[in-house]
Amino acid sequence: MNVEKIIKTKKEMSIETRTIIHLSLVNSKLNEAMTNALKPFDVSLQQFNVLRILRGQNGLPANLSTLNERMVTKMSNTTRLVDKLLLKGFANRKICPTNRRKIEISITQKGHESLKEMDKAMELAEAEVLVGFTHQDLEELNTLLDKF
Amino acid sequence: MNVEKIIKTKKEMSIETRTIIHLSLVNSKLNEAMTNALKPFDVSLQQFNVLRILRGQNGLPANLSTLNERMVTKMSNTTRLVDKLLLKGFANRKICPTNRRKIEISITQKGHESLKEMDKAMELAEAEVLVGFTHQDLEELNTLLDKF
DNA sequence: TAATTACATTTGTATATACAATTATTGTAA
DNA sequence: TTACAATAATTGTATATACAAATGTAATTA
Repeated sequence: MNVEKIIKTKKEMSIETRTIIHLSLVNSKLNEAMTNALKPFDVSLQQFNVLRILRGQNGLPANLSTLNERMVTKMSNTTRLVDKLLLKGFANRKICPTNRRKIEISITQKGHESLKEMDKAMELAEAEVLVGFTHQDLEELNTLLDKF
Repeated sequence: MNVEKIIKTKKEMSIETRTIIHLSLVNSKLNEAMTNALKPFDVSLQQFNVLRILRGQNGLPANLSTLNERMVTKMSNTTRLVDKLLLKGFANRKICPTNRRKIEISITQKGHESLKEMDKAMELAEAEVLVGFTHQDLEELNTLLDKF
């Protein structure tokens, strides 16, 4: 991926600006790949993300603020995102018996099964976008990203 | 930035998955920083991006498909994005005299002046998010990102 | 205990984005 | 020259997202 070629500029930019643009380009490529991988399942990346969090609860339900806290990219409307998962039968929602302000969200059997399929598709997509990287490269990249 | 701490997971994931999530987290941090830096100017990141492209044309107008080609993150509706720039007086739009299908977009004087201010704000924001990086780090990061 | 504050979620609204369909213009081939 | 295809932009529609305001519940305090 050559930044200058992609955004078609001849002007040279600072290494700082180039880094930011570079990351943005990579992210947009990744997003596209992941979104495509999830298309057959009719879920967005965010919805997939929430399903993974719910599974990570190991049977325990999660309330909305917990979900929001753990999402990779925060979005200000978890209610409506969960609505979509309910409609698809991937999640359940009930009022918390001990604190009626809270809502308990859990993943359904159907959600579990579909998530397993999604995982496979995502793994394939990951492998595809990371094909140019050695294990060493990935370690280095993660180390550098930690500096953010 | 510690991925596991941010998304609050104990489960360990493959280096591949970790990399993808890591990049997504970084991007979301960068987006927030850049969007905040632009808030005083009442432009979105995409609008800023288009203004930069228009300036890069050095007086030559750009048509919509050119803009779309050069945008960092493609979005399917450049018409409406440019509408916003017109409303703010940052850009002009006229029909191309040689090919009436095309629309010529150019940056106004006001656009130029505001863009100069935005540049300053963006430079500050960049420096802030990249504070943990040496020049060497940035070079290495760019080299790794090229592998995408 | 009544009033106030804090918490958790939902709703409203404006804007952003993705994608498909439509309009207008130009180019080309029968 | 008419018909058809290609190009360029716009519009419509559904969904996504950001942010503020509203709702309902629980905890605190005067």
